[in-house]
Amino acid sequence: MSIRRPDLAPDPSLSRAEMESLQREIARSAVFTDDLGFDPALLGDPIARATADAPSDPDEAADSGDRTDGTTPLVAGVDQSFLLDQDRALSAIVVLRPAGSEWEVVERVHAVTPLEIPYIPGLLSFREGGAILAAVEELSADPDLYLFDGSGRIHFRQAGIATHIGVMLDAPSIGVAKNLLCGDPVDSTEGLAAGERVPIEANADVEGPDDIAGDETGCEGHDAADPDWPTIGYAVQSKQYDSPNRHVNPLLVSPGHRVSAATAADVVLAFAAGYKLPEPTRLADAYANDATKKHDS
DNA sequence: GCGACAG
DNA sequence: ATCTTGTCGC
Repeated sequence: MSIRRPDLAPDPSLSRAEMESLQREIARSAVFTDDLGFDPALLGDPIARATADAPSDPDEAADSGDRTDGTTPLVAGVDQSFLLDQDRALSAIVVLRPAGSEWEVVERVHAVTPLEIPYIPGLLSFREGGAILAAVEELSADPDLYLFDGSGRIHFRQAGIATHIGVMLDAPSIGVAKNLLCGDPVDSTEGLAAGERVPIEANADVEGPDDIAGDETGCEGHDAADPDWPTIGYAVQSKQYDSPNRHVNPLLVSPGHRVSAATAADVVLAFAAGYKLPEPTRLADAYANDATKKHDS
């Protein structure tokens, strides 16, 4: 849980333009392909996990991406809540380890920090990032993967809160949002069955990580003449009702850092436990809420 | 000026 | 995100 890039800290005292250029730098440092350091299949498949838990050959285990200590990957869920006075944010982190067909809570930490700036769409990490980093400092575990409440690559500058913190920690990270910030679903996202997904592709609202420099033409980075919009995330149906009357909206999942969009969606589905939110984020949300109540009382 | 957007 | 009761539909 060491901070590898303190130079990229979400300083709330920066000007808006400085925040945005920092996000462009973060997007250039971000890796939107799989570089997890472990096999993500270990998260979803109890059988693959059981096999990996008792590797016949140590070298084989290393090749398959097993942790050096032979344990299964640690996955952290991160979520924020706000104190009653509205002046402070509370960030909660719950660390899970796959155990059998369920998960074991390895650690829970939280931190409270003052809120410096209001919520501005696109600049969420500058409002909540300080609290998250304070909570990360409290961790004694070293998670292999982080799930954040909010967007990652689905962001105007492809540097949402999951990307910002993931790059700072140089840890694999995923953004799990309940609403779409930008980008376009390639198909309707209504009436999806549990387990289904629809790609979200970039549009003109999303700057490309390449020519993010000085484009005054308004096409903001992508070649409007030859639109080759990349898939920046997925609408993921983590839960659905059977009857036609009641329905659940899909989650909007995107890579934070060192994860592809497809794997990010796979991971979220692997942590679906009958609730809309994946277990790490759901437990972090619950923990944040009752920690907030205790602080208020 | 209007649009328009995570938590 | 947060302030809030009941209420409709699983």
